[in-house]
Amino acid sequence: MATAASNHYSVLTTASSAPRQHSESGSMQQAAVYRDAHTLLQNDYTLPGSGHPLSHAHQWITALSHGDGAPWPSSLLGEQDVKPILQSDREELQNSASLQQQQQRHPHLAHQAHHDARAWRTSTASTHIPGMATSDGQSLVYSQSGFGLGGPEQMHHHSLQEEDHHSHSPHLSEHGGGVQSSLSHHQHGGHPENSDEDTPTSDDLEQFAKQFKQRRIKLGFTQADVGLALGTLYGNVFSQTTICRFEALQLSFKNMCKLKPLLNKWLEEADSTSGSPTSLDKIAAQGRKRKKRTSIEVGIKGSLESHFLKSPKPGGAEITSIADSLQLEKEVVRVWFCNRRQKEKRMTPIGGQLPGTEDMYGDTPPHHGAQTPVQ
DNA sequence: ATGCATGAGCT
DNA sequence: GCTCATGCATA
Repeated sequence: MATAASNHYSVLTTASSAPRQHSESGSMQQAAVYRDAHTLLQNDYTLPGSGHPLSHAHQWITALSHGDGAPWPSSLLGEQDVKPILQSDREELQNSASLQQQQQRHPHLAHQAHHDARAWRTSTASTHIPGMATSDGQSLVYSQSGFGLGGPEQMHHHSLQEEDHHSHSPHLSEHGGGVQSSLSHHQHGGHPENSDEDTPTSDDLEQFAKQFKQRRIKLGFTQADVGLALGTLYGNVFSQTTICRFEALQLSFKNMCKLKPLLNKWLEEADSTSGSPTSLDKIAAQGRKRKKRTSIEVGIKGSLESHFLKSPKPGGAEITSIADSLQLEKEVVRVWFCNRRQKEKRMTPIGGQLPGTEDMYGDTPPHHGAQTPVQ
């Protein structure tokens, strides 16, 4: 198959001030899709509520004239975008099943279990420390002093995913059975830190997220509102996606810890300002032109997952092979694997938490015989 | 709510 | 090229 090998989707053009409206129907004005920083406010931006019909005005120009081979297979592969309604994937199932209620912990994992992530919280039961007294569910004072009482497997949850953090501890091979709570290897440095600025517990985060969502809804704010409000409060704008993922605990531990203070502050703000409309600043999004989202068919997804189970980190050549066999762009496959790995590191377990494989595929040797736990 | 994507920073 | 944070676009 003559798949295009060109994966450069940057048609950088220096069009600064050109008051033209891009008509994505057939115009090959690539420059128009790039919005400039000073013209984004007058751009057609869909406001939630105003009902502006212009939604996908700035999409990737797939129909541009490429003489060196089609860069995107959406034209030669026959519209991968139109994806059938065959929702067999568990992700799709979950998507359609859960609306906006609490996220369930994937009650079913029929096929292929995923090895663990870092497993922040290994048990659904929130281990309450009798000294914390956070059972009122409203005024949580995060005083992390002792954790792991009852969950010895979450011992190094503070190691995060730092760029250069130390490797995992050499011990720690199992979790069920020997409860050695006297492992005094936590605490980073040795200086006592016991403030709200400190690293919270995964349980703290979970409860906070829960509470946050509750209050947010009660106050009548959407996730997007919160994201914007954070921008006006701190200068850090966040999208609905991020707020959603925070509430759903679908971020990394580090990320959650970073966002928690901000959201906590917003909670206080919204709580005190309940009644007066908060500043509604809508800074338009950036004008980055994204490639049209590739919809991978369910069958292809299954194949990708199979490959992922075999080797989560395929090399370049392997990616090429997979891409070739599945008739996908190599870049698409690469990104898929990246996202897949990231998903595995999320807090909320995807297919079922398997605490015990604390040593992820991060540096697993080439042979992974018993890597696949539950069949 | 989530899938695919971008980009910064590091290796 | 990977991880990681983050988001547009979409189901």
